[in-house]
Amino acid sequence: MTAGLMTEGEARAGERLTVGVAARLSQYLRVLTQAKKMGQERISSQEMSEYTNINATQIRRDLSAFGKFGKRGVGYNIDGLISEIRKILRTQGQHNIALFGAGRLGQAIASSTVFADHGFNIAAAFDTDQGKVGQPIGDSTIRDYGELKDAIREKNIIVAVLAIPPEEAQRVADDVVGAGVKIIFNYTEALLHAPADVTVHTTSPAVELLYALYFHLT
Amino acid sequence: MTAGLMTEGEARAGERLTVGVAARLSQYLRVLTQAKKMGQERISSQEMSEYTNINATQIRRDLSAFGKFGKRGVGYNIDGLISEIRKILRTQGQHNIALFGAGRLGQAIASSTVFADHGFNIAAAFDTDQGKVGQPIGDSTIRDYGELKDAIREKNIIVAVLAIPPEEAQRVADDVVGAGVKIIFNYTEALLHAPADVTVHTTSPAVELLYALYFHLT
DNA sequence: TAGATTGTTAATCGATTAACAATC
DNA sequence: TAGATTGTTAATCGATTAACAATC
Repeated sequence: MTAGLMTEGEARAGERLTVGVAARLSQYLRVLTQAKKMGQERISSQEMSEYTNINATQIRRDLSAFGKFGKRGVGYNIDGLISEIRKILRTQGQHNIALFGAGRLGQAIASSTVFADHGFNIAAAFDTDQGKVGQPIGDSTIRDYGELKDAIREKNIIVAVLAIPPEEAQRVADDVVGAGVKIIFNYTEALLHAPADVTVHTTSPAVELLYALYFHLT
Repeated sequence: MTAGLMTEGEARAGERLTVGVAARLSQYLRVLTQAKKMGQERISSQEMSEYTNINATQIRRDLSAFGKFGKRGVGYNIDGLISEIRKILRTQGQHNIALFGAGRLGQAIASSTVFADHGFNIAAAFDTDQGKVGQPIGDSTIRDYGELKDAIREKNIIVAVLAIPPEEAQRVADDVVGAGVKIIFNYTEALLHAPADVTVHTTSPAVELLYALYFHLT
Protein backbone atom coordinates (compact mmCIF):
# COMPACT_ATOMS: atom_id res chain seq x y z
CA MET A 1 0.00 0.00 0.00
CA THR A 2 1.47 3.35 -1.08
CA ALA A 3 -1.62 5.39 -0.31
CA GLY A 4 0.12 8.15 1.63
CA LEU A 5 -2.49 10.65 2.83
CA MET A 6 -5.39 8.84 1.20
CA THR A 7 -7.76 6.89 3.38
CA GLU A 8 -8.25 3.29 2.43
CA GLY A 9 -11.73 4.03 1.07
CA GLU A 10 -10.46 6.75 -1.22
CA ALA A 11 -7.57 4.62 -2.36
CA ARG A 12 -9.88 1.79 -3.36
CA ALA A 13 -12.32 4.10 -5.06
CA GLY A 14 -9.50 5.20 -7.34
CA GLU A 15 -8.92 1.66 -8.53
CA ARG A 16 -11.09 -0.20 -10.98
CA LEU A 17 -13.76 -2.30 -9.30
CA THR A 18 -13.80 -6.04 -9.89
CA VAL A 19 -16.65 -7.39 -11.98
CA GLY A 20 -18.29 -8.96 -8.92
CA VAL A 21 -18.21 -5.81 -6.81
CA ALA A 22 -19.61 -3.60 -9.60
CA ALA A 23 -22.44 -6.07 -10.23
CA ARG A 24 -23.36 -6.21 -6.56
CA LEU A 25 -23.22 -2.43 -6.09
CA SER A 26 -25.62 -2.09 -9.04
CA GLN A 27 -28.00 -4.51 -7.35
CA TYR A 28 -27.89 -2.49 -4.14
CA LEU A 29 -28.77 0.58 -6.18
CA ARG A 30 -31.84 -1.17 -7.60
CA VAL A 31 -33.12 -2.05 -4.14
CA LEU A 32 -32.33 1.36 -2.68
CA THR A 33 -34.00 3.22 -5.55
CA GLN A 34 -37.18 1.19 -5.22
CA ALA A 35 -37.24 1.35 -1.40
CA LYS A 36 -36.92 5.14 -1.66
CA LYS A 37 -39.83 5.22 -4.11
CA MET A 38 -41.90 3.38 -1.51
CA GLY A 39 -41.15 6.11 1.01
CA GLN A 40 -38.62 4.18 3.10
CA GLU A 41 -35.75 6.21 4.64
CA ARG A 42 -33.48 3.61 6.24
CA ILE A 43 -32.53 0.04 5.37
CA SER A 44 -30.47 -2.69 7.07
CA SER A 45 -27.99 -5.02 5.37
CA GLN A 46 -30.37 -7.85 6.35
CA GLU A 47 -33.26 -6.31 4.42
CA MET A 48 -31.08 -5.63 1.38
CA SER A 49 -29.98 -9.25 1.59
CA GLU A 50 -33.57 -10.51 1.38
CA TYR A 51 -34.21 -8.54 -1.81
CA THR A 52 -30.96 -9.33 -3.59
CA ASN A 53 -30.15 -12.89 -2.45
CA ILE A 54 -26.71 -11.57 -1.49
CA ASN A 55 -25.34 -12.46 1.94
CA ALA A 56 -25.72 -9.62 4.47
CA THR A 57 -22.09 -9.83 5.58
CA GLN A 58 -21.02 -9.55 1.97
CA ILE A 59 -23.10 -6.38 1.60
CA ARG A 60 -21.59 -4.74 4.69
CA ARG A 61 -18.14 -5.78 3.53
CA ASP A 62 -18.66 -4.35 0.03
CA LEU A 63 -19.86 -1.02 1.42
CA SER A 64 -17.29 -0.67 4.19
CA ALA A 65 -14.50 -0.93 1.63
CA PHE A 66 -15.45 2.60 0.55
CA GLY A 67 -16.34 4.24 3.85
CA LYS A 68 -18.46 3.98 6.98
CA PHE A 69 -21.85 4.65 5.47
CA GLY A 70 -24.03 2.96 8.11
CA LYS A 71 -24.99 3.60 11.73
CA ARG A 72 -24.62 0.69 14.14
CA GLY A 73 -27.93 -0.39 15.61
CA VAL A 74 -29.77 1.65 12.97
CA GLY A 75 -28.79 0.70 9.42
CA TYR A 76 -28.09 2.76 6.30
CA ASN A 77 -29.71 6.03 5.24
CA ILE A 78 -31.16 5.32 1.81
CA ASP A 79 -30.57 8.72 0.20
CA GLY A 80 -27.01 8.87 1.44
CA LEU A 81 -26.19 5.37 0.32
CA ILE A 82 -27.64 5.92 -3.17
CA SER A 83 -25.46 8.98 -3.56
CA GLU A 84 -22.32 7.17 -2.33
CA ILE A 85 -22.83 4.17 -4.64
CA ARG A 86 -23.48 6.45 -7.61
CA LYS A 87 -20.19 8.18 -6.87
CA ILE A 88 -18.37 4.83 -6.73
CA LEU A 89 -19.97 3.60 -9.97
CA ARG A 90 -19.43 7.02 -11.59
CA THR A 91 -22.96 7.09 -12.92
CA GLN A 92 -24.30 10.22 -11.32
CA GLY A 93 -25.35 12.09 -14.44
CA GLN A 94 -27.90 11.48 -17.14
CA HIS A 95 -27.10 9.16 -20.02
CA ASN A 96 -28.70 9.27 -23.43
CA ILE A 97 -29.62 5.93 -24.96
CA ALA A 98 -31.09 4.90 -28.32
CA LEU A 99 -33.92 2.40 -28.70
CA PHE A 100 -34.29 0.28 -31.83
CA GLY A 101 -37.64 -1.30 -32.56
CA ALA A 102 -41.07 0.13 -31.76
CA GLY A 103 -42.94 -3.17 -31.53
CA ARG A 104 -44.50 -4.52 -28.36
CA LEU A 105 -41.20 -4.96 -26.54
CA GLY A 106 -39.89 -1.55 -27.61
CA GLN A 107 -43.13 0.12 -26.52
CA ALA A 108 -43.00 -1.69 -23.19
CA ILE A 109 -39.40 -0.55 -22.60
CA ALA A 110 -40.18 3.05 -23.58
CA SER A 111 -43.16 3.36 -21.26
CA SER A 112 -41.44 1.76 -18.28
CA THR A 113 -39.86 3.95 -15.61
CA VAL A 114 -36.92 1.63 -14.87
CA PHE A 115 -34.49 3.32 -17.23
CA ALA A 116 -35.52 6.83 -16.20
CA ASP A 117 -35.23 5.87 -12.52
CA HIS A 118 -31.56 5.15 -13.03
CA GLY A 119 -30.72 8.19 -15.12
CA PHE A 120 -31.13 6.73 -18.60
CA ASN A 121 -32.99 8.90 -21.08
CA ILE A 122 -34.32 7.44 -24.33
CA ALA A 123 -33.04 10.25 -26.52
CA ALA A 124 -33.89 8.60 -29.83
CA ALA A 125 -36.11 5.71 -30.96
CA PHE A 126 -36.03 4.14 -34.40
CA ASP A 127 -38.07 1.78 -36.53
CA THR A 128 -37.78 0.73 -40.15
CA ASP A 129 -41.57 0.65 -40.54
CA GLN A 130 -42.46 3.94 -42.26
CA GLY A 131 -45.98 3.68 -40.87
CA LYS A 132 -44.63 4.02 -37.35
CA VAL A 133 -42.25 6.92 -38.02
CA GLY A 134 -43.50 10.13 -36.42
CA GLN A 135 -45.66 8.35 -33.86
CA PRO A 136 -44.98 8.84 -30.14
CA ILE A 137 -43.15 6.24 -28.05
CA GLY A 138 -42.75 6.90 -24.32
CA ASP A 139 -41.72 10.58 -24.09
CA SER A 140 -40.05 10.43 -27.49
CA THR A 141 -41.03 10.17 -31.15
CA ILE A 142 -40.23 7.30 -33.50
CA ARG A 143 -37.65 8.36 -36.07
CA ASP A 144 -36.69 6.90 -39.39
CA TYR A 145 -33.89 4.35 -39.28
CA GLY A 146 -31.94 6.39 -41.84
CA GLU A 147 -31.41 9.20 -39.31
CA LEU A 148 -29.54 6.83 -36.99
CA LYS A 149 -26.02 8.11 -37.61
CA ASP A 150 -26.80 11.80 -37.21
CA ALA A 151 -28.93 11.28 -34.11
CA ILE A 152 -26.36 9.12 -32.32
CA ARG A 153 -23.50 11.52 -32.99
CA GLU A 154 -25.52 14.63 -32.20
CA LYS A 155 -26.79 13.37 -28.84
CA ASN A 156 -23.54 11.66 -27.88
CA ILE A 157 -25.21 8.28 -27.45
CA ILE A 158 -23.02 5.32 -26.49
CA VAL A 159 -25.76 2.84 -25.53
CA ALA A 160 -28.12 1.12 -28.00
CA VAL A 161 -31.01 -1.11 -26.93
CA LEU A 162 -32.13 -3.66 -29.54
CA ALA A 163 -35.81 -4.66 -29.35
CA ILE A 164 -36.11 -5.88 -32.94
CA PRO A 165 -36.50 -9.20 -34.77
CA PRO A 166 -33.37 -11.38 -34.40
CA GLU A 167 -32.80 -11.46 -38.17
CA GLU A 168 -32.16 -7.70 -38.14
CA ALA A 169 -29.99 -7.63 -35.04
CA GLN A 170 -26.57 -8.03 -36.64
CA ARG A 171 -27.25 -5.37 -39.28
CA VAL A 172 -28.40 -2.86 -36.67
CA ALA A 173 -25.46 -3.77 -34.43
CA ASP A 174 -23.05 -3.06 -37.28
CA ASP A 175 -24.76 0.26 -38.02
CA VAL A 176 -24.76 1.51 -34.42
CA VAL A 177 -21.13 0.49 -33.93
CA GLY A 178 -20.31 2.47 -37.05
CA ALA A 179 -22.04 5.48 -35.52
CA GLY A 180 -20.01 5.27 -32.30
CA VAL A 181 -22.06 3.14 -29.92
CA LYS A 182 -19.97 1.26 -27.31
CA ILE A 183 -22.58 -0.73 -25.38
CA ILE A 184 -25.24 -2.86 -27.08
CA PHE A 185 -28.12 -4.15 -25.01
CA ASN A 186 -29.40 -7.10 -27.01
CA TYR A 187 -32.98 -8.20 -26.28
CA THR A 188 -32.98 -10.60 -29.24
CA GLU A 189 -31.67 -14.15 -29.08
CA ALA A 190 -29.23 -13.49 -31.96
CA LEU A 191 -25.50 -14.07 -31.35
CA LEU A 192 -23.88 -10.75 -32.22
CA HIS A 193 -20.41 -10.05 -33.53
CA ALA A 194 -18.86 -6.77 -32.42
CA PRO A 195 -15.37 -5.21 -32.18
CA ALA A 196 -13.40 -5.80 -28.99
CA ASP A 197 -14.03 -2.28 -27.65
CA VAL A 198 -17.81 -2.75 -27.81
CA THR A 199 -19.67 -4.57 -25.01
CA VAL A 200 -22.60 -6.75 -26.04
CA HIS A 201 -24.97 -7.64 -23.25
CA THR A 202 -27.58 -10.24 -24.19
CA THR A 203 -30.54 -10.65 -21.87
CA SER A 204 -31.90 -14.17 -21.87
CA PRO A 205 -34.83 -14.70 -19.51
CA ALA A 206 -35.18 -18.37 -20.44
CA VAL A 207 -31.58 -18.99 -19.45
CA GLU A 208 -32.11 -17.38 -16.06
CA LEU A 209 -35.18 -19.55 -15.67
CA LEU A 210 -33.20 -22.72 -16.42
CA TYR A 211 -30.76 -21.80 -13.77
CA ALA A 212 -33.42 -20.99 -11.16
CA LEU A 213 -35.13 -24.27 -11.95
CA TYR A 214 -31.93 -26.24 -11.34
CA PHE A 215 -31.74 -24.99 -7.78
CA HIS A 216 -35.39 -25.73 -7.25
CA LEU A 217 -35.07 -29.30 -8.55
CA THR A 218 -32.01 -30.18 -6.44
CA MET B 1 -13.33 -38.97 -2.55
CA THR B 2 -15.40 -42.09 -1.90
CA ALA B 3 -16.55 -42.52 -5.45
CA GLY B 4 -15.82 -46.22 -5.77
CA LEU B 5 -16.66 -47.37 -9.27
CA MET B 6 -17.97 -43.99 -10.37
CA THR B 7 -15.89 -41.89 -12.77
CA GLU B 8 -15.03 -38.43 -11.62
CA GLY B 9 -17.54 -36.90 -14.02
CA GLU B 10 -20.39 -39.01 -12.75
CA ALA B 11 -19.43 -38.43 -9.15
CA ARG B 12 -19.53 -34.69 -9.63
CA ALA B 13 -22.78 -34.80 -11.54
CA GLY B 14 -24.36 -36.37 -8.47
CA GLU B 15 -23.41 -33.40 -6.33
CA ARG B 16 -25.17 -30.06 -6.36
CA LEU B 17 -23.55 -27.55 -8.71
CA THR B 18 -22.23 -24.28 -7.31
CA VAL B 19 -24.15 -21.15 -8.25
CA GLY B 20 -21.36 -20.01 -10.57
CA VAL B 21 -21.12 -23.27 -12.49
CA ALA B 22 -24.90 -23.54 -12.98
CA ALA B 23 -25.07 -19.95 -14.24
CA ARG B 24 -22.25 -20.53 -16.72
CA LEU B 25 -23.66 -23.83 -17.99
CA SER B 26 -26.96 -22.04 -18.64
CA GLN B 27 -25.10 -19.42 -20.66
CA TYR B 28 -23.40 -22.11 -22.73
CA LEU B 29 -26.82 -23.58 -23.43
CA ARG B 30 -28.07 -20.22 -24.72
CA VAL B 31 -25.17 -19.92 -27.17
CA LEU B 32 -25.38 -23.56 -28.28
CA THR B 33 -29.15 -23.39 -28.84
CA GLN B 34 -28.84 -20.28 -30.98
CA ALA B 35 -25.80 -21.55 -32.91
CA LYS B 36 -27.74 -24.72 -33.69
CA LYS B 37 -30.67 -22.64 -34.93
CA MET B 38 -28.28 -20.92 -37.32
CA GLY B 39 -27.29 -24.30 -38.75
CA GLN B 40 -23.88 -24.57 -37.08
CA GLU B 41 -22.74 -28.09 -36.09
CA ARG B 42 -19.49 -27.55 -34.18
CA ILE B 43 -18.18 -24.83 -31.90
CA SER B 44 -14.86 -24.11 -30.17
CA SER B 45 -14.38 -22.90 -26.62
CA GLN B 46 -12.92 -19.73 -28.16
CA GLU B 47 -16.13 -18.98 -30.07
CA MET B 48 -18.29 -19.67 -27.03
CA SER B 49 -16.04 -17.30 -25.12
CA GLU B 50 -16.69 -14.47 -27.58
CA TYR B 51 -20.45 -14.79 -27.19
CA THR B 52 -20.56 -15.18 -23.40
CA ASN B 53 -17.66 -13.01 -22.21
CA ILE B 54 -16.47 -16.04 -20.24
CA ASN B 55 -12.81 -17.02 -20.50
CA ALA B 56 -12.22 -19.94 -22.90
CA THR B 57 -10.12 -21.88 -20.38
CA GLN B 58 -12.91 -21.53 -17.86
CA ILE B 59 -15.36 -22.99 -20.37
CA ARG B 60 -13.16 -26.02 -21.11
CA ARG B 61 -12.59 -26.52 -17.40
CA ASP B 62 -16.32 -26.35 -16.59
CA LEU B 63 -17.14 -28.90 -19.26
CA SER B 64 -14.27 -31.28 -18.60
CA ALA B 65 -15.40 -31.65 -15.00
CA PHE B 66 -18.30 -33.74 -16.33
CA GLY B 67 -16.66 -35.66 -19.16
CA LYS B 68 -14.59 -35.38 -22.32
CA PHE B 69 -17.17 -33.82 -24.59
CA GLY B 70 -14.84 -32.19 -27.13
CA LYS B 71 -12.45 -33.34 -29.86
CA ARG B 72 -8.95 -31.88 -29.81
CA GLY B 73 -8.22 -29.85 -32.89
CA VAL B 74 -11.92 -29.80 -33.79
CA GLY B 75 -14.09 -28.42 -30.98
CA TYR B 76 -17.42 -29.50 -29.52
CA ASN B 77 -20.35 -31.08 -31.36
CA ILE B 78 -23.26 -28.73 -30.68
CA ASP B 79 -26.06 -31.31 -30.49
CA GLY B 80 -24.04 -33.56 -28.20
CA LEU B 81 -23.03 -30.73 -25.90
CA ILE B 82 -26.61 -29.41 -25.58
CA SER B 83 -27.74 -32.86 -24.55
CA GLU B 84 -24.94 -33.27 -22.01
CA ILE B 85 -25.54 -29.88 -20.39
CA ARG B 86 -29.29 -30.51 -20.20
CA LYS B 87 -28.53 -33.75 -18.39
CA ILE B 88 -26.26 -31.94 -15.94
CA LEU B 89 -28.81 -29.18 -15.32
CA ARG B 90 -31.63 -31.74 -15.15
CA THR B 91 -33.81 -29.68 -17.46
CA GLN B 92 -34.41 -32.10 -20.30
CA GLY B 93 -38.22 -32.15 -20.27
CA GLN B 94 -40.90 -29.58 -20.85
CA HIS B 95 -41.90 -27.18 -18.10
CA ASN B 96 -45.25 -25.46 -17.81
CA ILE B 97 -45.16 -21.79 -16.81
CA ALA B 98 -47.86 -19.20 -16.08
CA LEU B 99 -47.81 -15.67 -17.46
CA PHE B 100 -49.46 -12.79 -15.60
CA GLY B 101 -50.33 -9.65 -17.53
CA ALA B 102 -51.37 -9.40 -21.18
CA GLY B 103 -50.14 -5.87 -21.82
CA ARG B 104 -47.32 -4.96 -24.20
CA LEU B 105 -44.64 -6.78 -22.22
CA GLY B 106 -46.79 -9.87 -21.67
CA GLN B 107 -47.65 -9.99 -25.36
CA ALA B 108 -43.99 -9.61 -26.29
CA ILE B 109 -43.00 -12.47 -23.98
CA ALA B 110 -45.79 -14.74 -25.24
CA SER B 111 -44.93 -14.25 -28.90
CA SER B 112 -41.17 -14.68 -28.43
CA THR B 113 -39.56 -18.07 -29.10
CA VAL B 114 -36.97 -17.83 -26.32
CA PHE B 115 -39.00 -19.66 -23.72
CA ALA B 116 -40.16 -22.37 -26.13
CA ASP B 117 -36.57 -22.85 -27.37
CA HIS B 118 -35.56 -23.88 -23.88
CA GLY B 119 -38.50 -26.15 -23.13
CA PHE B 120 -40.76 -23.68 -21.35
CA ASN B 121 -44.41 -23.80 -22.35
CA ILE B 122 -46.78 -20.96 -21.44
CA ALA B 123 -49.56 -23.22 -20.17
CA ALA B 124 -51.73 -20.42 -18.80
CA ALA B 125 -51.93 -16.62 -19.19
CA PHE B 126 -53.97 -14.33 -16.98
CA ASP B 127 -55.20 -10.76 -16.93
CA THR B 128 -57.59 -8.93 -14.64
CA ASP B 129 -59.01 -6.92 -17.57
CA GLN B 130 -62.28 -8.67 -18.47
CA GLY B 131 -62.06 -7.16 -21.95
CA LYS B 132 -58.92 -9.19 -22.62
CA VAL B 133 -60.16 -12.51 -21.24
CA GLY B 134 -60.76 -15.04 -24.01
CA GLN B 135 -58.44 -13.31 -26.48
CA PRO B 136 -55.43 -15.18 -27.85
CA ILE B 137 -51.90 -14.57 -26.54
CA GLY B 138 -49.03 -16.46 -28.19
CA ASP B 139 -50.30 -20.04 -28.60
CA SER B 140 -52.53 -19.68 -25.56
CA THR B 141 -55.72 -17.86 -24.52
CA ILE B 142 -56.02 -15.19 -21.85
CA ARG B 143 -57.88 -16.51 -18.81
CA ASP B 144 -59.63 -14.76 -15.97
CA TYR B 145 -57.48 -14.06 -12.94
CA GLY B 146 -59.98 -15.89 -10.74
CA GLU B 147 -59.08 -19.22 -12.38
CA LEU B 148 -55.47 -18.91 -11.22
CA LYS B 149 -55.55 -21.47 -8.42
CA ASP B 150 -57.24 -24.25 -10.40
CA ALA B 151 -55.07 -23.71 -13.48
CA ILE B 152 -51.80 -23.74 -11.57
CA ARG B 153 -52.66 -26.90 -9.63
CA GLU B 154 -54.11 -28.70 -12.62
CA LYS B 155 -51.12 -28.07 -14.89
CA ASN B 156 -48.52 -28.55 -12.16
CA ILE B 157 -47.02 -25.10 -12.69
CA ILE B 158 -44.16 -24.02 -10.45
CA VAL B 159 -42.97 -20.94 -12.40
CA ALA B 160 -44.89 -17.64 -12.62
CA VAL B 161 -43.79 -14.74 -14.84
CA LEU B 162 -45.04 -11.31 -13.73
CA ALA B 163 -45.51 -8.75 -16.53
CA ILE B 164 -47.94 -6.51 -14.67
CA PRO B 165 -47.96 -3.03 -13.10
CA PRO B 166 -45.67 -2.87 -10.04
CA GLU B 167 -48.58 -1.93 -7.73
CA GLU B 168 -50.16 -5.33 -8.37
CA ALA B 169 -47.00 -7.39 -8.10
CA GLN B 170 -47.10 -8.24 -4.39
CA ARG B 171 -50.75 -9.28 -4.50
CA VAL B 172 -50.17 -11.58 -7.47
CA ALA B 173 -47.01 -12.94 -5.85
CA ASP B 174 -48.98 -13.84 -2.73
CA ASP B 175 -51.70 -15.49 -4.79
CA VAL B 176 -49.36 -17.63 -6.90
CA VAL B 177 -47.36 -18.68 -3.85
CA GLY B 178 -50.66 -19.74 -2.27
CA ALA B 179 -51.36 -21.84 -5.35
CA GLY B 180 -48.01 -23.64 -5.15
CA VAL B 181 -45.63 -21.63 -7.35
CA LYS B 182 -41.96 -21.92 -6.29
CA ILE B 183 -40.19 -19.61 -8.77
CA ILE B 184 -41.35 -16.05 -9.49
CA PHE B 185 -39.90 -14.24 -12.44
CA ASN B 186 -40.49 -10.58 -11.63
CA TYR B 187 -40.39 -8.17 -14.58
CA THR B 188 -41.67 -5.29 -12.43
CA GLU B 189 -39.45 -3.06 -10.33
CA ALA B 190 -41.40 -3.89 -7.15
CA LEU B 191 -39.51 -5.41 -4.20
CA LEU B 192 -41.34 -8.65 -3.46
CA HIS B 193 -41.73 -10.51 -0.19
CA ALA B 194 -41.94 -14.28 -0.46
CA PRO B 195 -41.46 -17.33 1.82
CA ALA B 196 -37.95 -18.78 2.07
CA ASP B 197 -38.75 -21.77 -0.16
CA VAL B 198 -39.79 -19.51 -3.06
CA THR B 199 -37.16 -17.99 -5.36
CA VAL B 200 -37.82 -14.47 -6.60
CA HIS B 201 -35.81 -13.43 -9.62
CA THR B 202 -36.10 -9.74 -10.51
CA THR B 203 -34.86 -8.69 -13.94
CA SER B 204 -33.54 -5.16 -13.96
CA PRO B 205 -32.21 -4.05 -17.34
CA ALA B 206 -31.28 -0.59 -16.06
CA VAL B 207 -29.10 -2.15 -13.38
CA GLU B 208 -27.25 -4.25 -15.92
CA LEU B 209 -26.80 -1.12 -17.97
CA LEU B 210 -25.29 0.78 -15.02
CA TYR B 211 -22.84 -1.98 -14.56
CA ALA B 212 -21.87 -2.16 -18.25
CA LEU B 213 -21.45 1.60 -18.27
CA TYR B 214 -19.04 1.47 -15.33
CA PHE B 215 -16.65 -0.73 -17.25
CA HIS B 216 -16.94 1.48 -20.30
CA LEU B 217 -16.16 4.64 -18.33
CA THR B 218 -13.11 3.21 -16.54
C1' DT C 1 -29.68 0.28 29.85
C1' DA C 2 -30.98 -3.29 26.40
C1' DG C 3 -31.51 -4.41 21.77
C1' DA C 4 -30.08 -3.99 17.22
C1' DT C 5 -26.95 -3.63 13.60
C1' DT C 6 -22.60 -2.18 11.68
C1' DG C 7 -17.63 -2.81 10.69
C1' DT C 8 -13.91 -6.11 10.73
C1' DT C 9 -11.31 -10.23 11.37
C1' DA C 10 -9.83 -14.74 10.18
C1' DA C 11 -10.31 -18.78 7.82
C1' DT C 12 -12.05 -21.43 3.92
C1' DC C 13 -13.44 -22.24 -0.50
C1' DG C 14 -14.18 -21.57 -5.36
C1' DA C 15 -12.97 -18.81 -9.58
C1' DT C 16 -9.67 -17.46 -12.67
C1' DT C 17 -5.83 -17.70 -15.75
C1' DA C 18 -1.53 -18.85 -18.29
C1' DA C 19 0.78 -22.38 -20.06
C1' DC C 20 1.36 -26.58 -22.45
C1' DA C 21 1.26 -31.54 -23.38
C1' DA C 22 -1.94 -34.54 -25.62
C1' DT C 23 -4.23 -35.60 -29.70
C1' DC C 24 -7.65 -34.91 -33.37
C1' DT D 1 2.63 -34.07 -41.33
C1' DA D 2 1.18 -29.38 -39.66
C1' DG D 3 -2.22 -26.76 -37.53
C1' DA D 4 -5.76 -26.39 -34.30
C1' DT D 5 -7.99 -27.10 -30.11
C1' DT D 6 -8.97 -29.78 -26.09
C1' DG D 7 -8.03 -31.38 -21.32
C1' DT D 8 -5.30 -30.51 -17.27
C1' DT D 9 -1.99 -28.64 -14.17
C1' DA D 10 -0.32 -25.29 -10.99
C1' DA D 11 -0.44 -21.03 -9.02
C1' DT D 12 -2.88 -16.82 -7.74
C1' DC D 13 -6.52 -14.12 -6.58
C1' DG D 14 -11.08 -12.79 -5.06
C1' DA D 15 -15.54 -14.31 -2.88
C1' DT D 16 -17.78 -16.08 0.86
C1' DT D 17 -19.05 -16.80 5.58
C1' DA D 18 -19.35 -17.13 10.70
C1' DA D 19 -18.39 -14.83 14.53
C1' DC D 20 -18.12 -10.97 17.45
C1' DA D 21 -16.52 -6.59 19.35
C1' DA D 22 -17.84 -1.87 18.72
C1' DT D 23 -21.33 1.35 19.07
C1' DC D 24 -25.68 3.63 17.87
